[in-house]
Amino acid sequence: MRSYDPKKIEAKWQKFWERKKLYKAEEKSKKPKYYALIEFPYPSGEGLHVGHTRSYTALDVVARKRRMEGHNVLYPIGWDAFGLPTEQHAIKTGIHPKIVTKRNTDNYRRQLKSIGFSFDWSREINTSDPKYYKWTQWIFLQFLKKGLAYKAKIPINWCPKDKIGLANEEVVDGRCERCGAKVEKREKEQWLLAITKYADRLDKDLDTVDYLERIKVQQRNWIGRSEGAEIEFRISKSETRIKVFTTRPDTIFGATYLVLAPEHKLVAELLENRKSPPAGRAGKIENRKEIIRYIERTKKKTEIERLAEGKEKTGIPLKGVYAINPANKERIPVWVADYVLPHYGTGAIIAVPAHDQRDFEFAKKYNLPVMMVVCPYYPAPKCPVLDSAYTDDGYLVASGKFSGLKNETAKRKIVKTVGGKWKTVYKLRDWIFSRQRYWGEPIPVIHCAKCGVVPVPEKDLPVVLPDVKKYKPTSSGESPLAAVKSWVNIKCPKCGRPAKRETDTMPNWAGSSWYFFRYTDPRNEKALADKKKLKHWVPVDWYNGGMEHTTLHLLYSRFWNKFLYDLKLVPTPEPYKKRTSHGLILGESGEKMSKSKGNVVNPDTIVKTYGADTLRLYELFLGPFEQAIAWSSESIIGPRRFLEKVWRLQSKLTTNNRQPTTKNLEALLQRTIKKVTEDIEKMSFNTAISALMIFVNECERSSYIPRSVFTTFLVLLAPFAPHIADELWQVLGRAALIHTEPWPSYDEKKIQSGAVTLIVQVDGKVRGTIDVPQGINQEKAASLAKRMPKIEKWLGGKEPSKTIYIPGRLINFVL
RNA sequence: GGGCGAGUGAUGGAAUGGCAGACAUGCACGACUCAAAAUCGUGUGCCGUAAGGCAUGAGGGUUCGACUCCCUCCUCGCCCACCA
Repeated sequence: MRSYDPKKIEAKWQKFWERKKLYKAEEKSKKPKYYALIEFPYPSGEGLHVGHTRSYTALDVVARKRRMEGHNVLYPIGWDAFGLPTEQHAIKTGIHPKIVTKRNTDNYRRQLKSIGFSFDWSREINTSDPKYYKWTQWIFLQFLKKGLAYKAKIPINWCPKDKIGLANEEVVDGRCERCGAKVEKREKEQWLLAITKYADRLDKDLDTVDYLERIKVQQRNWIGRSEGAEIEFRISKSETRIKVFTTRPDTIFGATYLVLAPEHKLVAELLENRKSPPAGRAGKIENRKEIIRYIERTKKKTEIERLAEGKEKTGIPLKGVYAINPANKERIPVWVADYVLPHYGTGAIIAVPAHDQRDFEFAKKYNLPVMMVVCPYYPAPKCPVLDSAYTDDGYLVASGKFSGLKNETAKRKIVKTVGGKWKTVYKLRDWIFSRQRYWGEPIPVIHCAKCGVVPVPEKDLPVVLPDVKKYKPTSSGESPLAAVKSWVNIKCPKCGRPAKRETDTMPNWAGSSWYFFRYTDPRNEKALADKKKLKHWVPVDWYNGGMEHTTLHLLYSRFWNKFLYDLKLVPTPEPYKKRTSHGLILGESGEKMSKSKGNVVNPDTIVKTYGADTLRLYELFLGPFEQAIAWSSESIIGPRRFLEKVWRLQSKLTTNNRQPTTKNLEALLQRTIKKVTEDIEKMSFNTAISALMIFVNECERSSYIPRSVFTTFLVLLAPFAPHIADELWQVLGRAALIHTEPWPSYDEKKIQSGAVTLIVQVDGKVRGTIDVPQGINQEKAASLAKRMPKIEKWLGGKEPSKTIYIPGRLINFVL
């Protein structure tokens, strides 16, 4: 017997699989399809990371098992190749991102192949390939056509260091997600995608998919659906009206002031009326200067500063301006405060300090009245002095004709009386789709002085990224493309007059929003993918990826899917049937792996020292798949030792099945089949591997192993450690590859074969075990157990008052 | 502040309400070896000579029986965060 040499056998089988095109998804097949998907990597300069490979191994196990179960499996791979790090590298070195991307993808491809993933390499895609991004641009044009892509001058998050506009999602604690610089606000014309138009469906359709519950919850929170009422308040002595949004219209009688966001349109309008207000407009503001100063200060504040202030609320009254409460016709002051957000609801609220904690704090600070209108009892004996807002349900008090009603009941009645409108609002905001960057898909529109925004005709797609000399955005924040005059200047496709190309590019989330469609038909030049092929493969059956993509990529791609579905271009309203998430792999000390900390583990090193099969097993054996877990260079030896043991078992094989130990091994094999089969589906890979280890330990104890038992075991091992499985398969003289074998089934009867061990308890405490024949009844089991010397002692001659018997499990005598 | 989740040996972790600590690492001792590595064997929660008792963050409850279910509290992690 040769010794186990992973280096040799792994290279050998990888080559063989590739030559045989073993993992190619079939175009035409009678087998049921199965689409397994992992998030395609961003090919960075550092190369693959053991975090990537954990997820890929998990779905590789699933994909391999599905093939053995008789499915036609699509398990594709590609490159999410546009993005900042490559561009930053280009800025530093002057090397074209295209060249760097080629180098990085070559490295990633080599690494992935060395681990033996069963990807269908013939479908490899690259988002920075013009043949690919032609269709990313094409989809953008469809958004434009439907009015869902629009340009707006909006305050954007501006990173002064990267010189780039950031989406809200890229701002973390008021700082740039990438470089950590303090984010400023800047007004800029930006392209947006109207994802909010789909907010309702993105929320509701979560009911139809099989995602981990925490993923659904996180998406729902992000979308932030909330139902409430829009109610109009009139400004005293004028015709001006303010719409407020509230989820607690039942508390309207307790509104003691009204607050506008500093950015609210009405504030600017009121500030314009310097002297004599035009007829019908609101009155003159007495403290104009202070208000202007307050607004200026708010604009300068970054979000991190607001947080640093400990959420201490600030505001300023609009002196001389009052609003009329439509419920009781009372006059209440109007304030401007930055705790009211301009983009949520109507950017204006009624403040009910007694029943909202934020309003309560604000009222205390500025000495505004607090009026309790919901009490836990009715009639309320006396209104208590509150030291915080009362936000629970109760009965209305001091609310005119509504007093005495339960607050939930009062909601609808009050909204009706004050002429309010029920409305659903969302926290979700439209997706800022412009980047002033080089390394992204050019947004395919042309600006013409006469015709305005003109889409690039579809026949002219793709709009190919031109070569530039400098990759850095201009100091005014324009994309470097703006400097390429020969590219920017173009004739208007409509009127033929001189016009200019859009120089903004798309965010790196664009290409990844539809890549799973392209895999079904990666070389199509006439459409994003052939409809028949889409119909065959879509939706993705199982998609695994990082939790960090839950609110970004996952939501964006669901949005694109829905949009394309509405255009009847893709077959299902949801792209992914099932979504799971893996836990991060942390450094040895439990910190996040990062280049700067120097604790990144490169899979190359592991493959070199231990072999790919060991790496695969270790990554799944580490711990529960969904949990973040620290890498341990000490424990990786375990899976390697396991494979060495498996290797050595070949010397113990026999064709003689009549030996006495065989029966135990056979029963254990049946249990192992069941355990591994079920655990893979539950993503409980660590316990599946432990079951394989238990089986091998038992084989070691046995003096020989029937061939048939061992071959079945190898089939179970194959998805986890495909190289050694195929090698041993060949050693056994089997002609075909192990990966084309059918997945074994198990026989419940064989699992339960022979005697069973009962736990014998007295008063709930374990006092012994006894082997009894299977299917024995309570009476017989009890009499057998009672005769055990130990049990006799514990019973002390007394007759149990009660006997609990769980067949096959335990018997408990209660005294 | 809100949401989600987790507290079990030296460590990673197992356990449909039914033998707590499977499996693995580490450690100790032993075998093999001139030696080391590898490998193999034995042991490894706490107290106790033993019989036995005590142990799954703390306290209580339900149950014949609780790591698991319920209540109160403590600690930690992640995500969101002035969302009306």
